[in-house]
Amino acid sequence: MRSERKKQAFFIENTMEYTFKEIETKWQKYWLENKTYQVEVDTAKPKFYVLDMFPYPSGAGLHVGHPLGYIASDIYSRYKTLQGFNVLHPMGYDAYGLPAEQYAIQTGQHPAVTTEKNIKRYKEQLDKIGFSYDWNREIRTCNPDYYKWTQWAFIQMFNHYFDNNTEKAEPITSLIEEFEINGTSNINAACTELLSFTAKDWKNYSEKEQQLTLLNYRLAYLAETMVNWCPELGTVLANDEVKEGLSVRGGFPVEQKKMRQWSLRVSAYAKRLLDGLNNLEWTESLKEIQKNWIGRSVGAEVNFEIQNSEQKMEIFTTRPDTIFGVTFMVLAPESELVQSITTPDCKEKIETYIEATKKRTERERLADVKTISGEFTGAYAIHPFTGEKIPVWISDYVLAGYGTGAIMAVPAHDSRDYAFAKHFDLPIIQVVSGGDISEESYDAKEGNSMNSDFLNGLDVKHAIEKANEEIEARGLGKQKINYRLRDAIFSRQRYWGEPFPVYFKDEIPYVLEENQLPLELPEIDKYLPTESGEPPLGRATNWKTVDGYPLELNTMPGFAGSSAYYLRYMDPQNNSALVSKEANEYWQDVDLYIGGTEHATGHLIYSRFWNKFLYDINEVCKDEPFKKLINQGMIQGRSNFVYRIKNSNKYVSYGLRKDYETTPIHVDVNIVKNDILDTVAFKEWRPEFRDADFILEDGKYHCGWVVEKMSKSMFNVVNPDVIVDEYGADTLRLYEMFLGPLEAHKPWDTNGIDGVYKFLKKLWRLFHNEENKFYISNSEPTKEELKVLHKTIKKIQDDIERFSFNTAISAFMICVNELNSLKCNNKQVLEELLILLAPFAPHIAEELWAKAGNTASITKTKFPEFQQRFIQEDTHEYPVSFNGKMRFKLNLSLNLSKEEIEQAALNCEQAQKWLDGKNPKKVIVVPKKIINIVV
RNA sequence: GCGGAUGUGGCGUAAUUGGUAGCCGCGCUAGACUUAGGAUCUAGUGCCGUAAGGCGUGGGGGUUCGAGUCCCUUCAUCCGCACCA
Repeated sequence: MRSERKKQAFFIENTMEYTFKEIETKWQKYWLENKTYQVEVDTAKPKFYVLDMFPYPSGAGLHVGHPLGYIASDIYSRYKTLQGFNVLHPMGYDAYGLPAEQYAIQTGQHPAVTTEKNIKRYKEQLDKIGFSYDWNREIRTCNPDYYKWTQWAFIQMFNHYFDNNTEKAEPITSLIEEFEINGTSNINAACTELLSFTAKDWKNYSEKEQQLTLLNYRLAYLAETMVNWCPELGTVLANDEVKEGLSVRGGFPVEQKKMRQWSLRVSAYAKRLLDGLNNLEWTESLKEIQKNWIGRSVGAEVNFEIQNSEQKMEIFTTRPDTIFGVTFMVLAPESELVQSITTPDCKEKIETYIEATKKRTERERLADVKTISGEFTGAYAIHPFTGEKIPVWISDYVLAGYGTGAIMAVPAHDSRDYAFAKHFDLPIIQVVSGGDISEESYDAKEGNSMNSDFLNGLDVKHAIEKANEEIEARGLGKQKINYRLRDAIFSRQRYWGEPFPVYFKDEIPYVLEENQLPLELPEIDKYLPTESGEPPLGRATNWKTVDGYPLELNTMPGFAGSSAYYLRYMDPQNNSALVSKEANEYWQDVDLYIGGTEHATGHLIYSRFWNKFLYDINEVCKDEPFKKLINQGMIQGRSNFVYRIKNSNKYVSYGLRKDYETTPIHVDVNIVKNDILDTVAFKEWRPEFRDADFILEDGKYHCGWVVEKMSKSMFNVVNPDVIVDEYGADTLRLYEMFLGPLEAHKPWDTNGIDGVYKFLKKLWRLFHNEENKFYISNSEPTKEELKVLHKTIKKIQDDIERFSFNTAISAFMICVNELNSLKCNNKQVLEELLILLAPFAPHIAEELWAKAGNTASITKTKFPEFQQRFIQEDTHEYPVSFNGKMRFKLNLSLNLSKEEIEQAALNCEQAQKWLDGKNPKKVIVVPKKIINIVV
């Protein structure tokens, strides 16, 4: 795109000194041939595990935003290696997923083929950047050797249940034993539905009944549940895959549907998932997102009797102190109780209401929160304390899936109940002092109980305690902690995913034996559902066990393969275990995990759950997988615009556009440099611009710009290998880090890249004389040189340890500038500087290191040791302030006492002007910091 | 609505414990070298002002000898959650 002449000039100039292309190819080849980054278990060394969230290999390839986190983790890995740690730093691919399958549907191309092609492209792009990955450990989730262990884990979950007493997973066989002896009487297990049967009942159950009962307890279970059904994608989705009623992938509408689907009993681990967060070094915001998602609330479960009925209505409330303010009850429309308590005269209206609710999609329900709807069942509950009759309503503002699917409505102190009461003209009784009930509900947990019998006068906190005591004392209910976290829907009606190791006998699911794994994904003719509406696997011929039982037709969701991949890296070729005991006990857990915040409620919950389960069954030694986690910020796009004058093919430069009526048009950022348009390239860009005319400003066309999402349609996508071609990998690495703090979102703006490129050239020149001959001296370093070096060592070490890479780059620039002015070409100083720089810019560091006469790779050396004595000062340049405003500087010895400093400051010549003959009111002296004179 | 984060030159940013606001880089200005420059080097560059000096970290208030940093309040932007009882 650039004109030939310019390209050539660039090339010639580069071959003359810092030839990054040659250098980078050379060292990448060296690292590969010498297996520089291969690691093995080595008990003589401390371990350190640095992990990147592995990518989904999309067809678009990597853009410049992807490597940001990878570069940061690579710097940290290389640093830790230089510190003497045995660093595990692997990479792989999250290879199953929808895009490849959607593409397969359109083109007939097998998703495995597309995926393979995309992975190849990713690998090439990654390799050009010079990462220190141990590629021997590469994994792909779609590889049978890998997904064997995903299937294996599923089988383990199927064969375990969660015991609420031991708070861990236990074998389903011990549950069976218990059923045989005592039935359910001593059982306290996480389950879909609370069951009650005797040992005798159990023994009388048929095989089918027993198996159905066990599904109620298994951690991986098949059940009729409300699922998020996405018709457009033809599959169900987990809660984290739905946002505002739309699928996260594709943005298609999602509706609620009752279906028989596989789920993982993640909710059983809610407490442990929440408590576990406390010991993790994650950002507060990320922990907060997970806390909200898990959603713990403390309250009470209370039973209300129903008039003329044997049935009881169980509600959950966090405000038992307001129980005397109950004026009506509300059931979720889906609640089973609705059918049995509705009186005959209300039946019709209730049915109509339920039907209407069913028809609405999740999105519709969310969209009009304002519309209040509900219907009276005709039934009355009895207030447990007052004995009064309370009408029972149904409404879709009560959710079936949370708590007990029923509430006691206290309109005076809950805004939703208030709105409902106002709408249907139901009574409102204030039971907590404060607020104005005639205007709105008073939801705050402040004030004293009133109109509340034995609670009167107590503040909210004590009233809750007292109410709970009474509820328990009278056998009305018990205190309860509820969680918002739901079980994860685990089936997908799609092709490109892990097959379930499950077959059906008499419609009951059974799992395969471990030695039958992996159950490989079969070939099919089309990647579409069957004519009868079964998932794509329904097209597979002979999709059954050796005994002829049909195999499960669903496949596993995207998060299945990514839930334990960090364990597999520890021992990726193991054929007899997910990870050997030896490898797991050595590598333990991930010390540093870097990735995007978009996985906060998906992958990062599922893998914690998965890991905790494996911990329970003694497969891994750590309860939490990711000790420290950093979310790298998103790299946004920075779009450029040209301004077309209306009804013409003429384009006016940014500064002059106000004089014309113009339309801004996105222009490919790859033909713009420092916001100056390459007009020749622009004309060649697209046919309609071939005859474009320009109105220039001082001979140049200046473009406008704006920050927006990086996407093809905005022509602002920048590809890392374009940057590598033009500036080299080391420049790309440094520049991505120089852009700003790792965790901040920032636009990719190529404008500043010349700065870091110049820095590398300056560094190069430190090692070379005027004729570009390598030239360094063996003499003793000077005091100044050592001071610059050690100042830098300290700064770089501190910065790396707090992941402040942008300031580290700036420190390198300062160091090189200073050594440059000192005309330093001292071997000892320059070599230590190279080691500091090696984690950031490994290629140039290796090259200069080798040129300086070292035969081993710079990655095998030791990080320099900071020595305080080299930066020791005996004077300090004090800023002297008057009334807090800095006026001048004064160089004073550090040996002076406070009084001596004060005198020196007051008596110096410059001070007289500011004192203006007056006596200072006060003088503040902070040794080695500042002098402030108050006048 | 609830929760979290951010706000500093023309631009990206820095200031780790309350102690010189603007480091480093881009851009810009002037100069040197050069057939040439998108190379390199030198000097300058927060704003207003010829200067002395004044003003400056989204706005307002406070604590302090001293505030980008602490407290109160307010505005803007972004993100997360959202009938969760």
